[in-house]
Amino acid sequence: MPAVKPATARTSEEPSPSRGELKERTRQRLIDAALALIGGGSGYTALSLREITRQAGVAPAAFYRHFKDLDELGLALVEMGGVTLRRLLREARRDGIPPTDMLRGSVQIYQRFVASRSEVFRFIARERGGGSRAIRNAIRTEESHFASEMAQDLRTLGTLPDLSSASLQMICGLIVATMLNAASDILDVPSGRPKQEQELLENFVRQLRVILLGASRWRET
Amino acid sequence: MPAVKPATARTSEEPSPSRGELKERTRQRLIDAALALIGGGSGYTALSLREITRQAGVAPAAFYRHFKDLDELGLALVEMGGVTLRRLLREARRDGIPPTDMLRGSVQIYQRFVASRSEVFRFIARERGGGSRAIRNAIRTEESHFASEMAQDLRTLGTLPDLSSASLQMICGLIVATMLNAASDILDVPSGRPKQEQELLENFVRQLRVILLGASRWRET
DNA sequence: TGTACATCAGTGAACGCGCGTTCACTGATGTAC
DNA sequence: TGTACATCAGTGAACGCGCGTTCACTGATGTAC
Repeated sequence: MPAVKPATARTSEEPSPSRGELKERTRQRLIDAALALIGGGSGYTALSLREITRQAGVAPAAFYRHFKDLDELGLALVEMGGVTLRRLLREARRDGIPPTDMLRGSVQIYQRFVASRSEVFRFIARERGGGSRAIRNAIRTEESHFASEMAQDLRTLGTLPDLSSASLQMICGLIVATMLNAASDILDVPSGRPKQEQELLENFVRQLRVILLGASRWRET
Repeated sequence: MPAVKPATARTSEEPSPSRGELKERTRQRLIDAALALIGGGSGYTALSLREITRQAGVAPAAFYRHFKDLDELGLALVEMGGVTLRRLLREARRDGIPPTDMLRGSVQIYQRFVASRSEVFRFIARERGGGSRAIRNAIRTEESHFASEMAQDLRTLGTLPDLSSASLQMICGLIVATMLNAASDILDVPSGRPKQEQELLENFVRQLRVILLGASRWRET
């Protein structure tokens, strides 16, 4: 009998959730709890198993029904980060690109996206440089998948048509790295400092412009 | 009576070190111990005060004679990182730039520099994205000082003469961020994988080339 | 130079605490007949 | 539909451990006379 079981609360209308569904919900509660704690500023490495289960409203031992250890949960968080990044591109594709001042528009979209999913981005930005090696490698993999997808999009849009696929991939890698660096900065701007935020975004736009300018003049060796 | 006191061992030739000097040595032992543990792969956030004092050969309570808490030692590490980066530029200035294929040469120098001071770079690369806020901010400050110094050097050398100081600073910021990203990658290449390392460095060179190409075409708004 | 006292870096024992992990258990869900 | 048994997500108590911090202390270095 769980001490707290909001996840299982239901009206008589809904079908009774299967055991598998209930398990999945608890798993998600654990992931959400970890993200909430990270969002609170803790940093993944500083998280304890007991903190997470406490936040999730579950006994410590229940953790082991879902993850072998904390690192396995970390990898689940990375995967979630990858999904989040992909969603960014999907939404951008669906909404189309703002017609004028395209870059600044994209950066604004990105900024809102980062702010609205701050926990995930905080996690990625932090662990990218150095959690456990397994987590770092997983993030690198997600990063390069994301770069590939971006390269594919640029191809489809006909941007930078003269570049080879390898060069496009290299440039998108640089863009993604710059984006994630910026995410870390964006998250650290104290809310209610629009001036500072504005400046940071301007700088970010200019850096991307430099990269794209360089990309447009790039000649294959 | 310290359990271990190699730092105070001396021959009868040298002058007896003053109390202040001895204290400074212990402080340095603590810093070195922390770096050694970080180099061992621990990650700063995972370090414990007791681990550090154990590594330094000192009683746990002795820590408090030198630092208020672990964060204060972290800030000392950041400062050390800043000094290390500055030394990189100083040595580069002294040695001059390799005449042909300048960029690839610089990257090779950088790579060796990173490898030879791996603990410091590992610390910086990791905590840049997200240790405690105080440490992150301190690193950002060092980063921008370093970028300023680099901008100043480029000015002196007459590279990119058409750029305003603000633009030069922005571009050097991008270069420094890209360098530190690369440092994290360089440190993660398993030793004895020259192929993988080679590829990584080539990619790094190309990314810098894109940035410099963009910078050379940059027009002030 | 010698003596008496002050300073203070480092000691080591002690404390209470939260941690990760284990274990036998409970009771609702699921299945076989 | 009803019954008997199997499964297994989650419980809660217990464990030993390393942690950060405190404290009175020691004894070498430093200073005043």
